[in-house]
Amino acid sequence: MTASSVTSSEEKPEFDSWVVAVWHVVQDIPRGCVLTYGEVARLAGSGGSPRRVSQALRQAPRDMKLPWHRVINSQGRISFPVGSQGYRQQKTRLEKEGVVFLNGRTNLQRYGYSGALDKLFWGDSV
DNA sequence: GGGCTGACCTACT
DNA sequence: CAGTAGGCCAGCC
Repeated sequence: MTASSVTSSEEKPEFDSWVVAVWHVVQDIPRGCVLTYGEVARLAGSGGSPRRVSQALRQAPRDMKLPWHRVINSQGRISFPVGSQGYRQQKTRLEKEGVVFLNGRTNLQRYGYSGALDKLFWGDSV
């Protein structure tokens, strides 16, 4: 092991814990809902950036079956190149969960967390 | 040490 | 709505 990993054995609890927090947040996303990278980064805690969320999702093992497809960018669009494997899979999985795509775009106001709350208050008419 | 890249974000033009 | 600019953090050369 390197000296840097022991420099402060009990000072900073933030090693990869932030990445783990990201996984937890993503795992807690209800079915049929989506979350943006920025929101995930915020829910995971400070010290993280949306950019790290993407890397965390990429490094996440498949054993945990992380619902990475419920994470999209702030534009409500899939962050994969259109037509790519990831794009198709994410779109298919989301549609399977009830998320509707309009012109390759989702309604964050509806499928986001706040949107979910609105759904509980207003029903499907929104 | 510097420089570039990446499943990004916000704000402004 | 599209394009640009600045910021963000980790990994690789």
